Amino acid sequence: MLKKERQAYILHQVNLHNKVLSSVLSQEIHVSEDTIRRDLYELSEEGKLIKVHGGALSPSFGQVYYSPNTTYSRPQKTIIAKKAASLIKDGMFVLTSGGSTILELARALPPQLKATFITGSIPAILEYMNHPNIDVIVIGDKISKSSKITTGGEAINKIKQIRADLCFLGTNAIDLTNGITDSDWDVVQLKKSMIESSQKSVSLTISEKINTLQPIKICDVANIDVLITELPVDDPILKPYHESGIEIM
Amino acid sequence: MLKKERQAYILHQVNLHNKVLSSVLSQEIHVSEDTIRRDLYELSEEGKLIKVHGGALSPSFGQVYYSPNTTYSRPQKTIIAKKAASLIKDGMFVLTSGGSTILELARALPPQLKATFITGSIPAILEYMNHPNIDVIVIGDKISKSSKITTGGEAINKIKQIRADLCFLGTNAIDLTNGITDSDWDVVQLKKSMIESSQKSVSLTISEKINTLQPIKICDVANIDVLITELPVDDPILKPYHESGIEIM
DNA sequence: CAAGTTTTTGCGTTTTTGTGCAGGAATTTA
DNA sequence: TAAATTCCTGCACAAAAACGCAAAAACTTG
Repeated sequence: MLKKERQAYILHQVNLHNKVLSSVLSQEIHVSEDTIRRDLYELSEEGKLIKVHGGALSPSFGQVYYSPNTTYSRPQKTIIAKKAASLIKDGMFVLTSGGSTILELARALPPQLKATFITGSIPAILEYMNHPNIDVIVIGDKISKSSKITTGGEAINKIKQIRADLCFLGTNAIDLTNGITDSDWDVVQLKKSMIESSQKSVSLTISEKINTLQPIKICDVANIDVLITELPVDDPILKPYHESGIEIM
Repeated sequence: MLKKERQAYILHQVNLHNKVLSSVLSQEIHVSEDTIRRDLYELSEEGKLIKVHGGALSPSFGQVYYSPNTTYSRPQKTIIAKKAASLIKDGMFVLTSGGSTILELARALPPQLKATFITGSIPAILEYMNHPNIDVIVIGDKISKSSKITTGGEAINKIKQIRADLCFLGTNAIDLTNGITDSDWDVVQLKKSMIESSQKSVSLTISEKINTLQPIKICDVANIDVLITELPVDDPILKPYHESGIEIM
Protein backbone atom coordinates (compact mmCIF):
# COMPACT_ATOMS: atom_id res chain seq x y z
CA MET A 1 0.00 0.00 0.00
CA LEU A 2 1.34 3.39 -1.02
CA LYS A 3 1.97 6.03 1.58
CA LYS A 4 -0.55 8.42 0.05
CA GLU A 5 -3.14 5.69 -0.06
CA ARG A 6 -2.57 4.90 3.55
CA GLN A 7 -2.90 8.52 4.55
CA ALA A 8 -6.07 8.82 2.51
CA TYR A 9 -7.47 5.82 4.33
CA ILE A 10 -6.59 7.35 7.67
CA LEU A 11 -8.26 10.62 6.75
CA HIS A 12 -11.29 8.74 5.62
CA GLN A 13 -11.54 6.97 8.96
CA VAL A 14 -11.03 10.19 10.87
CA ASN A 15 -13.77 11.98 9.00
CA LEU A 16 -16.06 9.02 9.36
CA HIS A 17 -15.68 8.33 13.07
CA ASN A 18 -14.28 11.64 14.27
CA LYS A 19 -11.50 9.75 15.97
CA VAL A 20 -8.94 7.04 15.29
CA LEU A 21 -6.53 5.04 17.44
CA SER A 22 -2.99 4.41 16.25
CA SER A 23 -3.17 0.85 17.48
CA VAL A 24 -6.24 -0.15 15.48
CA LEU A 25 -5.04 1.63 12.36
CA SER A 26 -1.74 -0.18 12.59
CA GLN A 27 -3.58 -3.49 12.72
CA GLU A 28 -5.99 -2.61 9.94
CA ILE A 29 -3.30 -1.45 7.53
CA HIS A 30 -0.61 -3.90 8.69
CA VAL A 31 2.16 -1.42 9.31
CA SER A 32 3.98 -0.52 12.49
CA GLU A 33 2.49 1.98 14.89
CA ASP A 34 5.54 4.08 14.24
CA THR A 35 4.53 4.53 10.64
CA ILE A 36 1.00 5.44 11.65
CA ARG A 37 2.34 7.96 14.09
CA ARG A 38 4.47 9.52 11.37
CA ASP A 39 1.47 9.66 9.07
CA LEU A 40 -0.62 11.27 11.77
CA TYR A 41 2.13 13.77 12.35
CA GLU A 42 2.30 14.71 8.68
CA LEU A 43 -1.46 14.95 8.34
CA SER A 44 -1.68 17.08 11.44
CA GLU A 45 0.99 19.40 10.01
CA GLU A 46 -1.28 19.84 7.02
CA GLY A 47 -4.17 20.54 9.36
CA LYS A 48 -6.17 17.58 8.13
CA LEU A 49 -6.55 16.14 11.60
CA ILE A 50 -5.62 16.79 15.20
CA LYS A 51 -3.10 14.45 16.75
CA VAL A 52 -3.68 13.40 20.34
CA HIS A 53 -2.15 10.84 22.66
CA GLY A 54 -3.00 7.44 21.21
CA GLY A 55 -4.51 8.56 17.93
CA ALA A 56 -6.12 11.53 16.24
CA LEU A 57 -9.36 13.52 16.07
CA SER A 58 -11.28 15.15 13.27
CA PRO A 59 -10.47 18.84 12.92
CA SER A 60 -14.17 19.72 12.61
CA PHE A 61 -15.08 18.39 16.02
CA GLY A 62 -11.96 18.71 18.03
CA GLN A 63 -11.16 22.42 18.27
CA VAL A 64 -12.29 22.60 21.84
CA TYR A 65 -10.31 19.60 22.81
CA TYR A 66 -9.28 20.50 26.31
CA SER A 67 -5.87 19.05 26.64
CA PRO A 68 -6.22 17.43 30.04
CA ASN A 69 -2.72 18.22 31.17
CA THR A 70 -3.15 21.99 30.88
CA THR A 71 -5.71 22.00 33.66
CA TYR A 72 -4.62 23.84 36.75
CA SER A 73 -3.57 21.55 39.62
CA ARG A 74 -4.76 18.51 37.74
CA PRO A 75 -3.51 15.73 40.04
CA GLN A 76 -5.57 17.02 42.96
CA LYS A 77 -8.61 17.37 40.76
CA THR A 78 -8.17 13.82 39.56
CA ILE A 79 -8.26 12.54 43.11
CA ILE A 80 -11.40 14.54 43.77
CA ALA A 81 -12.97 13.24 40.59
CA LYS A 82 -12.41 9.64 41.59
CA LYS A 83 -13.98 10.11 44.96
CA ALA A 84 -16.93 11.85 43.38
CA ALA A 85 -17.38 9.18 40.72
CA SER A 86 -17.76 6.53 43.41
CA LEU A 87 -20.98 8.21 44.57
CA ILE A 88 -22.73 7.68 41.26
CA LYS A 89 -24.68 4.44 40.86
CA ASP A 90 -26.29 2.93 37.81
CA GLY A 91 -29.55 4.57 36.82
CA MET A 92 -29.01 7.81 38.71
CA PHE A 93 -29.91 11.28 37.44
CA VAL A 94 -27.04 13.64 38.06
CA LEU A 95 -26.98 17.43 37.79
CA THR A 96 -23.58 19.03 37.28
CA SER A 97 -22.33 22.58 37.03
CA GLY A 98 -19.31 23.60 34.97
CA GLY A 99 -15.68 24.09 35.87
CA SER A 100 -12.51 22.13 35.44
CA THR A 101 -13.10 19.86 38.42
CA ILE A 102 -16.37 18.74 36.86
CA LEU A 103 -14.51 18.00 33.64
CA GLU A 104 -12.17 15.75 35.53
CA LEU A 105 -15.16 14.04 37.05
CA ALA A 106 -16.55 13.45 33.57
CA ARG A 107 -13.28 11.84 32.52
CA ALA A 108 -13.12 9.71 35.64
CA LEU A 109 -16.48 8.05 35.11
CA PRO A 110 -16.07 4.28 34.75
CA PRO A 111 -16.98 3.15 31.24
CA GLN A 112 -19.63 0.68 32.38
CA LEU A 113 -21.57 3.28 34.37
CA LYS A 114 -25.11 3.79 33.04
CA ALA A 115 -26.49 7.08 34.24
CA THR A 116 -28.11 10.29 33.04
CA PHE A 117 -26.24 13.55 33.30
CA ILE A 118 -27.94 16.90 33.10
CA THR A 119 -25.94 20.04 32.55
CA GLY A 120 -25.64 23.30 30.68
CA SER A 121 -21.88 23.31 30.56
CA ILE A 122 -20.66 22.85 27.00
CA PRO A 123 -17.24 21.41 27.87
CA ALA A 124 -18.89 18.95 30.24
CA ILE A 125 -21.36 17.93 27.53
CA LEU A 126 -18.46 17.14 25.25
CA GLU A 127 -16.91 14.89 27.85
CA TYR A 128 -20.15 13.11 28.65
CA MET A 129 -20.79 12.50 24.97
CA ASN A 130 -17.59 10.49 24.78
CA HIS A 131 -18.85 7.96 27.28
CA PRO A 132 -20.55 4.91 25.87
CA ASN A 133 -23.31 4.38 28.42
CA ILE A 134 -24.19 7.84 29.60
CA ASP A 135 -27.26 9.76 28.48
CA VAL A 136 -26.78 13.48 28.28
CA ILE A 137 -29.52 16.03 28.77
CA VAL A 138 -28.71 19.58 27.82
CA ILE A 139 -30.19 22.51 29.68
CA GLY A 140 -30.94 25.09 27.04
CA ASP A 141 -30.64 28.87 27.26
CA LYS A 142 -28.31 31.60 26.18
CA ILE A 143 -24.65 30.78 26.48
CA SER A 144 -22.41 32.83 28.71
CA LYS A 145 -19.19 32.90 26.74
CA SER A 146 -16.96 33.46 29.73
CA SER A 147 -18.15 30.41 31.63
CA LYS A 148 -19.19 28.34 28.57
CA ILE A 149 -22.43 27.44 30.29
CA THR A 150 -26.06 28.18 29.54
CA THR A 151 -27.52 30.73 31.94
CA GLY A 152 -30.81 32.56 32.34
CA GLY A 153 -34.42 32.11 33.36
CA GLU A 154 -35.08 29.28 30.96
CA ALA A 155 -32.23 27.27 32.32
CA ILE A 156 -33.32 27.87 35.91
CA ASN A 157 -36.92 26.94 35.11
CA LYS A 158 -35.80 23.75 33.51
CA ILE A 159 -33.67 22.81 36.49
CA LYS A 160 -36.55 23.45 38.85
CA GLN A 161 -38.62 20.86 37.00
CA ILE A 162 -36.03 18.21 37.67
CA ARG A 163 -35.66 15.93 40.67
CA ALA A 164 -32.12 14.64 40.47
CA ASP A 165 -30.47 12.12 42.75
CA LEU A 166 -27.19 13.94 42.95
CA CYS A 167 -25.82 17.35 42.21
CA PHE A 168 -22.12 18.09 41.79
CA LEU A 169 -20.94 21.64 42.23
CA GLY A 170 -17.53 22.79 41.16
CA THR A 171 -16.88 25.14 44.04
CA ASN A 172 -14.77 28.29 43.88
CA ALA A 173 -14.87 29.32 47.50
CA ILE A 174 -16.22 27.88 50.71
CA ASP A 175 -15.96 28.90 54.33
CA LEU A 176 -17.89 28.11 57.45
CA THR A 177 -19.53 31.44 58.12
CA ASN A 178 -20.31 32.52 54.55
CA GLY A 179 -20.97 29.13 53.03
CA ILE A 180 -20.33 28.53 49.34
CA THR A 181 -19.70 31.70 47.35
CA ASP A 182 -18.89 32.58 43.77
CA SER A 183 -18.18 35.56 41.55
CA ASP A 184 -20.57 35.17 38.61
CA TRP A 185 -24.17 36.21 39.18
CA ASP A 186 -25.69 33.93 36.57
CA VAL A 187 -23.72 30.93 37.67
CA VAL A 188 -24.79 31.52 41.25
CA GLN A 189 -28.48 31.51 40.30
CA LEU A 190 -27.95 28.29 38.42
CA LYS A 191 -26.17 26.55 41.24
CA LYS A 192 -28.81 27.62 43.71
CA SER A 193 -31.55 25.97 41.75
CA MET A 194 -29.42 22.90 41.15
CA ILE A 195 -29.08 22.39 44.88
CA GLU A 196 -32.82 22.80 45.36
CA SER A 197 -33.56 20.24 42.68
CA SER A 198 -31.35 17.50 44.04
CA GLN A 199 -31.74 15.04 46.83
CA LYS A 200 -28.09 15.25 47.70
CA SER A 201 -25.63 18.02 46.91
CA VAL A 202 -21.92 17.45 46.64
CA SER A 203 -19.33 20.20 46.65
CA LEU A 204 -16.06 19.49 44.85
CA THR A 205 -13.20 21.75 45.77
CA ILE A 206 -9.44 21.70 45.96
CA SER A 207 -8.12 22.43 49.42
CA GLU A 208 -6.64 25.79 48.51
CA LYS A 209 -10.15 27.14 48.04
CA ILE A 210 -11.27 26.08 51.48
CA ASN A 211 -11.82 29.02 53.83
CA THR A 212 -11.82 31.54 51.00
CA LEU A 213 -14.54 34.00 50.07
CA GLN A 214 -16.14 35.30 46.87
CA PRO A 215 -18.64 38.17 46.56
CA ILE A 216 -21.90 36.31 45.89
CA LYS A 217 -23.43 33.69 48.12
CA ILE A 218 -24.80 30.41 46.80
CA CYS A 219 -25.80 28.63 50.00
CA ASP A 220 -24.87 27.88 53.56
CA VAL A 221 -22.56 25.08 54.41
CA ALA A 222 -25.55 23.30 55.94
CA ASN A 223 -27.21 23.09 52.52
CA ILE A 224 -24.69 20.72 51.10
CA ASP A 225 -24.41 17.10 52.06
CA VAL A 226 -20.93 16.04 51.00
CA LEU A 227 -17.66 17.88 50.68
CA ILE A 228 -14.98 16.32 48.53
CA THR A 229 -11.38 17.51 48.48
CA GLU A 230 -8.09 15.94 47.54
CA LEU A 231 -7.11 15.69 51.22
CA PRO A 232 -7.55 12.64 53.43
CA VAL A 233 -10.83 12.71 55.34
CA ASP A 234 -9.15 13.34 58.67
CA ASP A 235 -7.18 16.40 57.62
CA PRO A 236 -7.51 19.03 60.37
CA ILE A 237 -8.60 21.76 57.98
CA LEU A 238 -11.74 19.76 57.24
CA LYS A 239 -12.63 19.07 60.85
CA PRO A 240 -14.87 22.10 61.44
CA TYR A 241 -16.85 21.22 58.33
CA HIS A 242 -17.31 17.70 59.51
CA GLU A 243 -18.47 18.95 62.89
CA SER A 244 -21.08 21.13 61.26
CA GLY A 245 -22.70 17.98 59.92
CA ILE A 246 -21.25 17.56 56.43
CA GLU A 247 -19.96 14.25 55.19
CA ILE A 248 -16.33 14.52 54.15
CA MET A 249 -14.75 12.41 51.42
CA MET B 1 6.38 -0.60 -27.96
CA LEU B 2 6.34 3.09 -28.75
CA LYS B 3 6.66 5.70 -26.09
CA LYS B 4 3.24 7.16 -26.84
CA GLU B 5 1.68 3.72 -26.73
CA ARG B 6 3.32 2.99 -23.43
CA GLN B 7 2.12 6.21 -21.87
CA ALA B 8 -1.38 5.59 -23.15
CA TYR B 9 -1.29 2.17 -21.52
CA ILE B 10 -0.10 3.66 -18.25
CA LEU B 11 -2.87 6.23 -18.26
CA HIS B 12 -5.37 3.53 -18.98
CA GLN B 13 -4.19 1.55 -16.00
CA VAL B 14 -4.23 4.60 -13.74
CA ASN B 15 -7.78 5.47 -14.67
CA LEU B 16 -8.83 1.87 -14.28
CA HIS B 17 -7.34 1.15 -10.87
CA ASN B 18 -6.74 4.63 -9.49
CA LYS B 19 -3.18 3.58 -8.82
CA VAL B 20 -0.16 1.99 -10.47
CA LEU B 21 3.19 0.75 -9.19
CA SER B 22 6.37 1.46 -11.15
CA SER B 23 7.61 -2.04 -10.46
CA VAL B 24 4.62 -3.88 -11.93
CA LEU B 25 4.40 -1.56 -14.92
CA SER B 26 8.04 -2.18 -15.68
CA GLN B 27 7.40 -5.91 -15.67
CA GLU B 28 4.23 -5.68 -17.72
CA ILE B 29 5.73 -3.51 -20.43
CA HIS B 30 9.24 -5.02 -20.30
CA VAL B 31 11.12 -1.79 -19.89
CA SER B 32 13.32 -0.58 -17.07
CA GLU B 33 11.80 1.11 -14.06
CA ASP B 34 13.78 4.15 -15.06
CA THR B 35 11.77 4.49 -18.22
CA ILE B 36 8.53 4.10 -16.34
CA ARG B 37 9.62 6.76 -13.93
CA ARG B 38 10.37 9.11 -16.79
CA ASP B 39 6.98 8.42 -18.29
CA LEU B 40 5.27 9.03 -14.98
CA TYR B 41 7.19 12.26 -14.62
CA GLU B 42 6.05 13.51 -18.01
CA LEU B 43 2.46 12.50 -17.43
CA SER B 44 2.43 14.15 -14.05
CA GLU B 45 3.79 17.34 -15.64
CA GLU B 46 0.78 17.26 -17.94
CA GLY B 47 -1.47 16.76 -14.92
CA LYS B 48 -2.72 13.41 -16.15
CA LEU B 49 -1.71 11.64 -12.96
CA ILE B 50 -0.14 12.25 -9.59
CA LYS B 51 3.31 10.81 -9.09
CA VAL B 52 4.11 9.39 -5.67
CA HIS B 53 6.91 7.33 -4.22
CA GLY B 54 6.58 3.88 -5.75
CA GLY B 55 4.14 4.68 -8.52
CA ALA B 56 1.32 7.05 -9.32
CA LEU B 57 -2.29 7.80 -8.46
CA SER B 58 -5.24 9.03 -10.43
CA PRO B 59 -5.60 12.83 -10.36
CA SER B 60 -9.16 12.42 -9.05
CA PHE B 61 -7.70 10.61 -6.07
CA GLY B 62 -8.43 13.46 -3.68
CA GLN B 63 -12.13 13.54 -4.48
CA VAL B 64 -12.97 10.01 -5.40
CA TYR B 65 -11.04 7.84 -3.08
CA TYR B 66 -12.74 8.75 0.14
CA SER B 67 -16.41 8.21 0.54
CA PRO B 68 -18.10 11.38 -0.66
CA ASN B 69 -20.43 12.02 2.25
CA THR B 70 -17.69 12.79 4.75
CA THR B 71 -16.21 16.20 5.35
CA TYR B 72 -14.08 15.58 2.37
CA SER B 73 -16.00 17.75 0.02
CA ARG B 74 -14.77 20.59 2.11
CA PRO B 75 -13.87 23.07 -0.62
CA GLN B 76 -17.40 22.84 -1.98
CA LYS B 77 -18.85 23.28 1.46
CA THR B 78 -16.74 26.37 1.95
CA ILE B 79 -18.23 27.93 -1.16
CA ILE B 80 -21.71 27.13 0.09
CA ALA B 81 -20.88 28.53 3.50
CA LYS B 82 -19.77 31.85 2.04
CA LYS B 83 -22.91 32.25 0.00
CA ALA B 84 -25.03 31.40 3.04
CA ALA B 85 -23.15 33.79 5.30
CA SER B 86 -24.00 36.67 2.97
CA LEU B 87 -27.68 36.24 3.82
CA ILE B 88 -27.20 36.99 7.49
CA LYS B 89 -27.53 40.62 8.54
CA ASP B 90 -26.75 42.27 11.84
CA GLY B 91 -29.35 41.68 14.52
CA MET B 92 -30.93 38.65 12.93
CA PHE B 93 -32.10 35.55 14.78
CA VAL B 94 -30.92 32.45 12.98
CA LEU B 95 -31.95 28.85 13.53
CA THR B 96 -29.52 26.20 12.32
CA SER B 97 -29.54 22.43 12.19
CA GLY B 98 -26.43 20.26 12.50
CA GLY B 99 -24.20 18.70 9.89
CA SER B 100 -20.84 19.47 8.45
CA THR B 101 -22.08 22.11 6.00
CA ILE B 102 -23.49 24.07 8.91
CA LEU B 103 -20.14 23.83 10.63
CA GLU B 104 -18.50 25.36 7.59
CA LEU B 105 -21.08 28.11 7.68
CA ALA B 106 -20.21 28.77 11.31
CA ARG B 107 -16.56 29.12 10.36
CA ALA B 108 -17.33 31.40 7.44
CA LEU B 109 -19.20 33.99 9.48
CA PRO B 110 -17.51 37.38 9.25
CA PRO B 111 -16.07 38.42 12.62
CA GLN B 112 -17.95 41.73 12.74
CA LEU B 113 -21.34 40.09 12.32
CA LYS B 114 -23.62 40.60 15.32
CA ALA B 115 -26.39 38.06 15.34
CA THR B 116 -28.09 35.46 17.52
CA PHE B 117 -27.79 31.81 16.59
CA ILE B 118 -30.11 29.19 17.97
CA THR B 119 -29.25 25.53 17.68
CA GLY B 120 -29.12 22.18 19.42
CA SER B 121 -26.08 20.95 17.56
CA ILE B 122 -23.12 20.65 19.93
CA PRO B 123 -20.40 20.98 17.27
CA ALA B 124 -22.16 24.05 15.89
CA ILE B 125 -22.38 25.56 19.37
CA LEU B 126 -18.64 25.16 19.74
CA GLU B 127 -18.05 27.04 16.51
CA TYR B 128 -20.43 29.84 17.36
CA MET B 129 -18.83 30.27 20.76
CA ASN B 130 -15.55 31.09 19.06
CA HIS B 131 -17.03 34.11 17.34
CA PRO B 132 -16.66 37.40 19.14
CA ASN B 133 -20.00 39.03 18.36
CA ILE B 134 -22.42 36.18 18.15
CA ASP B 135 -24.89 35.27 20.85
CA VAL B 136 -25.63 31.58 21.13
CA ILE B 137 -28.86 30.12 22.37
CA VAL B 138 -28.86 26.43 23.09
CA ILE B 139 -31.92 24.31 22.53
CA GLY B 140 -31.97 21.87 25.40
CA ASP B 141 -33.06 18.23 25.43
CA LYS B 142 -31.54 14.80 25.38
CA ILE B 143 -28.54 14.42 23.12
CA SER B 144 -28.61 11.97 20.26
CA LYS B 145 -25.09 10.65 20.25
CA SER B 146 -25.05 9.70 16.61
CA SER B 147 -25.97 13.14 15.34
CA LYS B 148 -24.57 15.13 18.29
CA ILE B 149 -27.70 17.21 18.45
CA THR B 150 -30.42 17.63 21.05
CA THR B 151 -33.63 15.92 20.00
CA GLY B 152 -37.02 15.30 21.53
CA GLY B 153 -40.29 16.99 22.50
CA GLU B 154 -38.65 19.63 24.65
CA ALA B 155 -36.44 20.75 21.82
CA ILE B 156 -39.35 20.88 19.40
CA ASN B 157 -41.50 22.84 21.86
CA LYS B 158 -38.75 25.33 22.36
CA ILE B 159 -38.30 25.81 18.63
CA LYS B 160 -42.02 26.36 18.18
CA GLN B 161 -41.87 29.29 20.60
CA ILE B 162 -39.29 31.01 18.42
CA ARG B 163 -39.82 33.32 15.50
CA ALA B 164 -36.50 33.39 13.69
CA ASP B 165 -35.55 35.45 10.67
CA LEU B 166 -33.65 32.71 8.93
CA CYS B 167 -33.28 28.98 9.15
CA PHE B 168 -30.37 27.06 7.65
CA LEU B 169 -30.81 23.38 6.99
CA GLY B 170 -27.93 21.09 6.21
CA THR B 171 -29.68 18.94 3.63
CA ASN B 172 -28.94 15.30 2.98
CA ALA B 173 -31.21 14.69 0.03
CA ILE B 174 -33.46 16.81 -2.12
CA ASP B 175 -35.46 16.14 -5.24
CA LEU B 176 -38.35 17.81 -6.98
CA THR B 177 -41.08 15.28 -6.40
CA ASN B 178 -40.18 14.16 -2.87
CA GLY B 179 -38.80 17.41 -1.52
CA ILE B 180 -36.20 17.40 1.24
CA THR B 181 -35.71 14.01 2.87
CA ASP B 182 -33.49 12.57 5.57
CA SER B 183 -32.75 9.31 7.36
CA ASP B 184 -33.00 10.13 11.06
CA TRP B 185 -36.48 10.39 12.56
CA ASP B 186 -35.61 12.76 15.37
CA VAL B 187 -33.64 15.06 13.14
CA VAL B 188 -36.52 15.20 10.69
CA GLN B 189 -38.95 16.30 13.43
CA LEU B 190 -36.54 18.97 14.48
CA LYS B 191 -36.00 20.33 11.00
CA LYS B 192 -39.73 20.41 10.37
CA SER B 193 -40.36 22.65 13.32
CA MET B 194 -37.37 24.80 12.44
CA ILE B 195 -38.87 25.54 9.06
CA GLU B 196 -42.21 26.41 10.63
CA SER B 197 -40.60 28.78 13.07
CA SER B 198 -38.65 30.78 10.50
CA GLN B 199 -39.62 33.51 8.11
CA LYS B 200 -37.24 32.23 5.49
CA SER B 201 -35.78 28.75 5.11
CA VAL B 202 -32.51 28.07 3.36
CA SER B 203 -31.36 24.65 2.24
CA LEU B 204 -27.61 24.09 2.03
CA THR B 205 -26.56 21.13 -0.05
CA ILE B 206 -23.65 20.00 -2.16
CA SER B 207 -24.62 19.21 -5.72
CA GLU B 208 -23.94 15.52 -5.19
CA LYS B 209 -27.06 15.30 -3.05
CA ILE B 210 -29.35 17.00 -5.50
CA ASN B 211 -31.93 14.63 -6.97
CA THR B 212 -31.30 12.00 -4.32
CA LEU B 213 -33.77 10.47 -1.91
CA GLN B 214 -33.81 9.42 1.75
CA PRO B 215 -36.54 7.49 3.56
CA ILE B 216 -38.18 10.21 5.67
CA LYS B 217 -39.70 13.41 4.35
CA ILE B 218 -39.03 16.81 5.90
CA CYS B 219 -40.91 19.12 3.54
CA ASP B 220 -41.78 19.87 -0.04
CA VAL B 221 -39.49 21.86 -2.23
CA ALA B 222 -42.08 24.64 -2.13
CA ASN B 223 -41.55 25.04 1.62
CA ILE B 224 -38.06 26.34 1.30
CA ASP B 225 -37.17 29.76 0.02
CA VAL B 226 -33.52 29.53 -0.99
CA LEU B 227 -31.36 26.71 -2.27
CA ILE B 228 -27.61 27.09 -1.97
CA THR B 229 -25.12 24.79 -3.68
CA GLU B 230 -21.52 25.12 -4.72
CA LEU B 231 -22.57 25.39 -8.38
CA PRO B 232 -23.07 28.63 -10.31
CA VAL B 233 -26.68 29.80 -10.24
CA ASP B 234 -27.27 28.99 -13.90
CA ASP B 235 -26.18 25.37 -13.73
CA PRO B 236 -28.70 23.26 -15.68
CA ILE B 237 -29.22 20.81 -12.83
CA LEU B 238 -30.68 23.67 -10.77
CA LYS B 239 -33.02 24.95 -13.44
CA PRO B 240 -36.09 22.87 -12.50
CA TYR B 241 -35.75 24.05 -8.91
CA HIS B 242 -35.60 27.64 -9.99
CA GLU B 243 -38.66 27.13 -12.15
CA SER B 244 -40.59 25.78 -9.19
CA GLY B 245 -40.15 29.14 -7.52
CA ILE B 246 -37.08 28.74 -5.32
CA GLU B 247 -34.35 31.31 -5.22
CA ILE B 248 -31.02 29.79 -6.21
CA MET B 249 -27.68 30.98 -4.89
C1' DC C 1 20.40 6.12 -48.64
C1' DA C 2 23.78 7.68 -45.64
C1' DA C 3 25.56 10.76 -42.41
C1' DG C 4 24.44 13.71 -38.81
C1' DT C 5 21.34 15.09 -35.21
C1' DT C 6 18.02 14.34 -31.74
C1' DT C 7 15.47 11.43 -28.75
C1' DT C 8 15.02 7.52 -26.04
C1' DT C 9 16.60 3.93 -23.20
C1' DG C 10 19.33 1.22 -19.85
C1' DC C 11 22.85 1.02 -16.38
C1' DG C 12 25.92 2.29 -12.62
C1' DT C 13 26.33 5.41 -8.74
C1' DT C 14 24.77 8.51 -5.38
C1' DT C 15 20.76 10.59 -2.76
C1' DT C 16 16.59 10.56 -0.89
C1' DT C 17 12.60 8.40 1.07
C1' DG C 18 10.04 5.08 3.69
C1' DT C 19 9.89 1.73 7.23
C1' DG C 20 10.85 -0.88 11.30
C1' DC C 21 13.27 -1.37 15.59
C1' DA C 22 15.56 -0.39 20.09
C1' DG C 23 15.86 2.20 24.17
C1' DG C 24 14.71 5.97 27.00
C1' DA C 25 11.42 9.78 28.12
C1' DA C 26 6.86 11.15 28.86
C1' DT C 27 2.10 10.31 29.71
C1' DT C 28 -1.84 7.72 31.09
C1' DT C 29 -4.09 4.38 34.03
C1' DA C 30 -4.83 1.41 37.92
C1' DT D 1 3.16 5.03 43.54
C1' DA D 2 3.78 1.42 40.15
C1' DA D 3 2.68 -0.61 35.74
C1' DA D 4 1.47 -0.11 31.15
C1' DT D 5 1.03 2.69 26.96
C1' DT D 6 2.45 5.82 23.94
C1' DC D 7 6.00 9.00 22.11
C1' DC D 8 10.34 10.46 20.49
C1' DT D 9 15.08 9.98 18.74
C1' DG D 10 18.57 7.98 16.34
C1' DC D 11 19.88 4.27 13.53
C1' DA D 12 19.93 0.63 10.00
C1' DC D 13 18.39 -1.14 5.88
C1' DA D 14 15.76 -1.61 1.81
C1' DA D 15 13.32 0.45 -1.89
C1' DA D 16 12.87 4.13 -5.02
C1' DA D 17 14.43 8.37 -7.28
C1' DA D 18 17.77 11.31 -9.37
C1' DC D 19 21.82 12.01 -12.09
C1' DG D 20 25.28 11.42 -15.48
C1' DC D 21 26.72 8.82 -19.22
C1' DA D 22 26.93 5.97 -23.15
C1' DA D 23 24.69 3.02 -26.38
C1' DA D 24 20.73 2.35 -29.25
C1' DA D 25 16.87 3.88 -31.81
C1' DA D 26 14.37 7.25 -34.38
C1' DC D 27 14.18 11.15 -37.10
C1' DT D 28 16.10 14.77 -40.51
C1' DT D 29 18.13 16.33 -44.31
C1' DG D 30 21.12 16.70 -48.25
